[in-house]
Amino acid sequence: MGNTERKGILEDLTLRGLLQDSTDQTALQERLEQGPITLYCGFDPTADSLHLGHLVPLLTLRRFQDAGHRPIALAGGATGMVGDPSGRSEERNLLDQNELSSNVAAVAAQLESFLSFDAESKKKGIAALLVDNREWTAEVNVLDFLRDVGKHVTVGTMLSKESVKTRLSSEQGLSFTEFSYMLLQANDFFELHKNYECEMQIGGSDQWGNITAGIDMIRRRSSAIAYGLTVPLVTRSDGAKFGKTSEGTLWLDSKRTLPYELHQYLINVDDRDVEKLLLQLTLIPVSEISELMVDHRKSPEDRRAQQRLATEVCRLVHGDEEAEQALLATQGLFGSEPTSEDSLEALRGIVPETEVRASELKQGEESLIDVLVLSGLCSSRGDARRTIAAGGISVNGDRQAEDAVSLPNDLLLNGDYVLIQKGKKNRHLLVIV
RNA sequence: GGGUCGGUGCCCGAGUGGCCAAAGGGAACGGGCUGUAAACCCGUCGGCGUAUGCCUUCGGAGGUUCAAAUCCUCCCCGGCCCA
Repeated sequence: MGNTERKGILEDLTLRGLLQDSTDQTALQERLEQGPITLYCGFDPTADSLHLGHLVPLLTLRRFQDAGHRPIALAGGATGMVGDPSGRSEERNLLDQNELSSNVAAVAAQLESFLSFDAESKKKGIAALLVDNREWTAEVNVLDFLRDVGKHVTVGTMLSKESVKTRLSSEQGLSFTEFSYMLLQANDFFELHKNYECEMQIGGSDQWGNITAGIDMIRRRSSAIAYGLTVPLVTRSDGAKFGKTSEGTLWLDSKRTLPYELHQYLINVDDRDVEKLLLQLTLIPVSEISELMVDHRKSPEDRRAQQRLATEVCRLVHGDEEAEQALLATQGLFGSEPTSEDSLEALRGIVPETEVRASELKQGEESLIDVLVLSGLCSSRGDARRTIAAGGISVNGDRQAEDAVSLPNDLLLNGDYVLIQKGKKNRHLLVIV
């Protein structure tokens, strides 16, 4: 990692469309040229896994490290207790201590997998650091907090933040708890600056207000200059929320979202979005992406860009092996339908599955409907009937008649696995036990 | 604390005694076309199910009525204004 990379990071981020807001860019550029900078990004453990949307800031942290800077990933055990109002239209539900602690552990493990802590980076002084803001927040008492932290911030400043303004003018309002969130985050930055020489904070664009609050606090309390930078929120051209499917959020945890599902989601990305996503969600060099896009536009139907995006993101999140598996699954499922026992068995662990006891499948009765509901493919028996009637259900590749209610008898006699398909893209494996 | 407006299905939002499982839009889901696209077209979209049927739902609890999301009482939550 030479000086060149350190300098070029801002330019790279700009080319990738990852620079939403930042403090004085010239000053920041100069600072980056001087030598490695320590920067941090916080992730609140609102669930036991990060999701696809978190990937952008997290990878940005990684990009900085790759460019020769030192990243700190912060798991917000303390801030998670309070709830960040930024980018939210409603008050959050508070999490209890136990839940929070297990979430912190899970999130921390994920953060860890994206950054490098090894000896080599240690030698360069840019080994990543993982912290939990409970370390310095848990013990602080209210009076000290109000005096040491609250004293340095005026309510006017707090009120002028976009996140607060939005919520104040909404019907929902804003509790004092969430209003105070900004102070906690500002204090985090201050503490990291004091103890780890952290000079910069990055985050999603909704974090801008919180970040500048921290910068102000550092200036007031330490008379030091700190920097801030935000990355854009990922959006989709069709207006849908990025990273959400009908089944819910796309998680980074393979237990919550199978690599295959993640892969599928990315394969299906709109042409209009694919270049942006390649730039923002992968570490592929910008020039290579340009070439890939030229290639892609020659024959968009081949989805070369989407293919690359899917494997690349899967690789980052789950590793080479899982990415390979997801790819194979995709090819297998969307080539010819697998119906042999072996090929069905190969789908285990790739496609969502449900165990069903053979005795539970009332042969000749409504076993198909039962199974559709059981697998979660349909939300109710009525929904199942409607979907079948609309021609939306296939069993082992055979579309079912519109009045079908039970699984074909012969399938139950010989197989251990049954592949149920809803629509073109939803597959579920029944494991008969 | 006072006044006032509001809380409707996943979201927005109409409805202000029966014709309301509740308009309209969005999202979502299935089908068609296609590139496992987009756009577009068709269908569905509380549950049971197929019955001019029953059950559950319009912030919560009671009440009036043959009949309530709609009226009354109390309570909870939020906005705005006043104190």
